[in-house]
Amino acid sequence: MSQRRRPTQVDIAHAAGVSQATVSLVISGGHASGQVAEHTRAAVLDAATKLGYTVNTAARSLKGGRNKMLGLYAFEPVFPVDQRDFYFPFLLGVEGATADFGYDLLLFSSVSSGERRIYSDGINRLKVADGCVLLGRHIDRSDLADLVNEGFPFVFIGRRELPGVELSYVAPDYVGATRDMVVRLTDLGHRRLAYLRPADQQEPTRDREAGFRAGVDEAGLPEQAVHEMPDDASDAEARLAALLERWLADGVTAVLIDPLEDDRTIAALERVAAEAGLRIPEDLSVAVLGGPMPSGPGGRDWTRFTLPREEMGRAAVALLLEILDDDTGPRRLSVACTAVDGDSVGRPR
Amino acid sequence: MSQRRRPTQVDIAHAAGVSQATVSLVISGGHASGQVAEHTRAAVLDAATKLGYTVNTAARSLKGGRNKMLGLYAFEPVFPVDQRDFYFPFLLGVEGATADFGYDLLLFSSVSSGERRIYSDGINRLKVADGCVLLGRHIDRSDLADLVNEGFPFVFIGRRELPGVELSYVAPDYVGATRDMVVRLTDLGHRRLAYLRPADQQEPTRDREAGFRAGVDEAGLPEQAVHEMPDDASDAEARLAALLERWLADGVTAVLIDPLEDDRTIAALERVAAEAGLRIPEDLSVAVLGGPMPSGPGGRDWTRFTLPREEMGRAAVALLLEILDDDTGPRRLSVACTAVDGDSVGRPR
DNA sequence: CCGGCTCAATAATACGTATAGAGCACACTA
DNA sequence: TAGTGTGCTCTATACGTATTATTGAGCCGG
Repeated sequence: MSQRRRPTQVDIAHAAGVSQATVSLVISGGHASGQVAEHTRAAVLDAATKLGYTVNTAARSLKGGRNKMLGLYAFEPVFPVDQRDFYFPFLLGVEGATADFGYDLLLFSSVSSGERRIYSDGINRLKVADGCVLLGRHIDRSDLADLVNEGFPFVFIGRRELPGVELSYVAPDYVGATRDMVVRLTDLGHRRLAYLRPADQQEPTRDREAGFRAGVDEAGLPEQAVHEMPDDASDAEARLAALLERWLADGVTAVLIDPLEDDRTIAALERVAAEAGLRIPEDLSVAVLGGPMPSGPGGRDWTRFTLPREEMGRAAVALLLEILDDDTGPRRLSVACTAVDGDSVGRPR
Repeated sequence: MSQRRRPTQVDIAHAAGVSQATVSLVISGGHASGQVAEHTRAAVLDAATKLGYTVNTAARSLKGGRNKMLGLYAFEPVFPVDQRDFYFPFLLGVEGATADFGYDLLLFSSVSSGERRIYSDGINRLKVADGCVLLGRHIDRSDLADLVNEGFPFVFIGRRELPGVELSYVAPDYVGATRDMVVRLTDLGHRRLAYLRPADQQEPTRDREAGFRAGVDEAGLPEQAVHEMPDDASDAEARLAALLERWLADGVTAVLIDPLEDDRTIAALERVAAEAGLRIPEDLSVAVLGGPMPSGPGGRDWTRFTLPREEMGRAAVALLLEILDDDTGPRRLSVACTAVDGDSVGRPR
């Protein structure tokens, strides 16, 4: 088929009997195109459609212009099944808002091979987009720092801090939500709590723990037990079984769990508790601090809080577009989590 | 924030005391870099790492033509909830394969406002990608024809025909799958069947109907009833109730349904049948010809066939990349559907 | 008749990279 | 010594767009 090269602005200029500069003004000169006479403008557009012109994004972004494209980059794979339930609503929100604003969405997955790093092969693919929404718990700080240094506009979904840098994000109020959960448990009469967190040091993990400590403090309780669960979950069940035994010995009546992005830890806990003959919530109250928790029919309805994930995705896009228009300092947005009653929390025995 | 621009090859050249061309040879001259002396090469690489050089992809692809981007365009919105279950696996497959091949995926959603047309603003946005996967039942034929005329590489998911044009697609074998379903019903003893199809004239609709007629023919039955259900489903239930009554009067014992991309028609039929006191499959066998049919716990497990949707997405990408490498004639792929037993089909009363 | 003004369109240039071809130094051959 | 390679680096240019400065035309008032 006609494999002739794509028509360029020069071709259009030639066809319409004007200069390339004029074509550029008509095609992409948002408000500057008011300088172009109406009949010229029409002639250019006519030639453009006739030749099937499309802007060359590479050239445009080389020059520094806008592509009407936003990017979405995830440090964790968004699509694999086990985490899909968690990340999908973000994608949904980002996609929806992007479309609403007349942009297209570029999913950066080419980098997904091996470790996910923006600069992994030395190049920064992200820049083909006008700006980018970032996502994921296990981020690479140096990549992020480089991104900031380049002045590339991006918004993180989730609170992220970098020493000496202010970056933009839309983040759930994990501190408040976790504190509220603690208060709820203590209101029910629980006095000995346990807290189970992943081993990482990311902000979401730290924020929840901070909320836990704040809640404990507020309730006037002494310091409570905090345990770490390594990311490598090969022996998760054995560890949980050991923890469970210890909790029972220590008189723990309620446990709060930071579930990461999937529900493996929760599922493992449920199995281990069942094996130990423990009923939830009669013998042990369990509160889940976020997570996907689809709570399909048949599954347990965990007492938890949820993130307004789709809205967060939309908000991130809105923030990003604000930054594109006016890059003065970072934009930040904190969103409240929603408490879900569930049936895994009760009064202590 | 240090708004300094990124180092370029010129900067490195300056630092290493060589020319920009030499830097380019070292950095990206795959086999041509053998021409560069070892000590020069080392000096360049040293300067590159020292300055934190990263390739500017925009410039590179401006020079080379390819963007390493594939597009995904859907004539129906992919993300809205009611059809999400149907389209999502395609997206999954397309995204996965795209990533595997080292490409990024551009979701064309900016056009989603109003009617979905590729050329809505006169210019063809799709071309920003190297090629495009198309999706959706209600396509715009003229847009498609224009796309072909431009020589733009694309692959349709689903069989599409254009008069005088050969286009590439990966399509499910609706004819065969539907015929098999008819055979199965007649093998069970059904002699009077009804067929319910959408009102459109798209290939998937026609193919299934063709399969139905083929199966009926093969079973040696006379012509069977075929009914249309308008897309506007405002009075769907009333229509279905009327149809149901008629089927009973005519002695119909089994009905085959082309469900479009959502399960509204099926859900409506189930309600109407229940209201009429009809049990499925005891009083009426129902076979579903495709559709999302998540069959979650609690829902009925419909007798149906399913499309290998994720694989189809992957295959479409593979075909597209073949075309990009070697654009000689259209590529076509037919994939078999998988029969799902389910419990909505039984022997006739 | 000229200076000052506005409106339209253009010429020129820069963005960062890849590559073809030129140039140069040196060694080897006839 | 002239001729022919060979090995390495450089010069020059093209890719397609956005933008700045400039030109030119037309008009008005003095």
